[in-house]
Amino acid sequence: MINTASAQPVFRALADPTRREIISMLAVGARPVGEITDAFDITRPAIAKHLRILEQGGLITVEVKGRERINRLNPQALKTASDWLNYFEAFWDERLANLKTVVEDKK
Amino acid sequence: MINTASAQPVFRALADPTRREIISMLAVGARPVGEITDAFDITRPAIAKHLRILEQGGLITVEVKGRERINRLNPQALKTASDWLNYFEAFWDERLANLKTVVEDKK
DNA sequence: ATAACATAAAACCTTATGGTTTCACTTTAT
DNA sequence: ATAAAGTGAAACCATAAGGTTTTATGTTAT
Repeated sequence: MINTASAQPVFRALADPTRREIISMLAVGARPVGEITDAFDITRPAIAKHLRILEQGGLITVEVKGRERINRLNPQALKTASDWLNYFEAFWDERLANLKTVVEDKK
Repeated sequence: MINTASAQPVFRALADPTRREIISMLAVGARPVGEITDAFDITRPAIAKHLRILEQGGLITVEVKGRERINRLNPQALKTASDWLNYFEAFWDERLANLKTVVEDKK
């Protein structure tokens, strides 16, 4: 299975609702800090902090373009979290299958 | 897409490494609080708090059995998080496909 | 050259989080 | 009946997290 420790920066980044909304926004297209800030009711420094955490989790990449910082979603990083989760979904399916087998056997 | 707000208790529960380890442990089989505690270096009340948060996120269900509380994984709840993530994986695949198309067109 | 822009960085504040210790309460075993 | 086991709950503590305001810095436009 996926290592719990290595998944930490990703799950940490995903834990905050504002950060998840930023991810949604960046899915539509890359954006500079100010433009992202406009969509929220919090200050730019607060957004900048969220972006840093997203970057640490590998969820976004930043391209410095003159005085702007273009933030771009890196959806591949979401796979780390997805893989971790999917392991258990598989597990669940297996259990369902086993349960079904037991039920079938009782017939 | 999956609502960001409704996903909050799940993502919050997943954010802590101890809680993710508890999930891994419960995937093997349901366990009472004390047995879970034995596997960690923290106190029982700390584990109990983690279990409460997992319960709030719908990730476990608790069956009170005499003086014991049996904690059982509810892997279906992981689907909430998984669905949220998969939306973006699909998005990424689409972009990859588009990019590929552009590249193909240039030939 | 200078003003406006986009942003980072630092200092600070409040609340949430993860942990502990202590105490109380049921349930089971003797 | 009494002791032990399994747990919850409360009080408390230190640190992390999310936010703000203020100050500084490099970049673009006039």
